[in-house]
Amino acid sequence: MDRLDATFTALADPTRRAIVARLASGDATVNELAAPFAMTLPGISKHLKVLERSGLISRARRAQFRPCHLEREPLDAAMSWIEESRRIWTERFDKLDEHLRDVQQAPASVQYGARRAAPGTRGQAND
Amino acid sequence: MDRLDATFTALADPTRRAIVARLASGDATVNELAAPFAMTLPGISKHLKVLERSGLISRARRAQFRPCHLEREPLDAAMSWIEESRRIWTERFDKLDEHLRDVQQAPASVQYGARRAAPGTRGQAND
DNA sequence: CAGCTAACTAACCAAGTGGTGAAATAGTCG
DNA sequence: CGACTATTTCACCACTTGGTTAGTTAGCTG
Repeated sequence: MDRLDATFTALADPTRRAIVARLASGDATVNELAAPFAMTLPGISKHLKVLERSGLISRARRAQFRPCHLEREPLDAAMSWIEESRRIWTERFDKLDEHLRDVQQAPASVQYGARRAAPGTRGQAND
Repeated sequence: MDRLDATFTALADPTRRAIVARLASGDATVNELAAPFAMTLPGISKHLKVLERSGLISRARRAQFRPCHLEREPLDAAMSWIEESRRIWTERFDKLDEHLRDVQQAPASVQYGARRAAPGTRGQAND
């Protein structure tokens, strides 16, 4: 399983997102994390295992407690992936704007839905 | 199912992330999307349904084609959620730095592990 | 109309998920 | 040691997921 797979999988559950949000403001033990939820401890334990496997959290050992700690890196990686897609998406629309400006300058040669119009038809030297 | 649940679930699969990345640079038909994958068309169709249910993509009808289009809003929402957690995480460490500066100025009164040290001790006017 | 293509639905399967209660493990305290 | 607390593992359950093949629907085109 890929790292991003694991991260997004971990974030796909509301209980786990709540745990991540809680850990963002400070480390906590399993019991502390379980308190807000109407769920048994083994249930929480499973969620924590998913979070740990994804790298989103790490767990230390302090006496019989196992405090959980949020790791920043996987969160960053997930955000970077989304940002990259958004960047491409946005760039495309910038180019579309540019193209529309061109079309407005020479409107005769193109029309909506012309399927055979290859993208490079601009250089047909009709000037 | 919550909207963020659906978005992160959709992004948790590598095939679906590849589809999203592909659609970021332009709309495409189901066959075009399926081409890069060693998977049957119904398989792709299922993935597209997951993406559509999450709102990440929408589908139009043009003749017998059903071109897919990437929607920006769910991507934004997912990123905002991550950003918010990161913000809280970061703020906490800024406060920790601040606290450590305070401790260096008046090292006698606090020691590691003192759990009762409230975060607002800055206003003690010891300069 | 028949035939072709794009895409979907239906039925099925193996594997995974999210939850439970009961029992086990690890560490502290009297 | 024995009791208590924090946490995990185990065995089980219903349900979902990701994939398949086979068949179906929708729309173009000769």
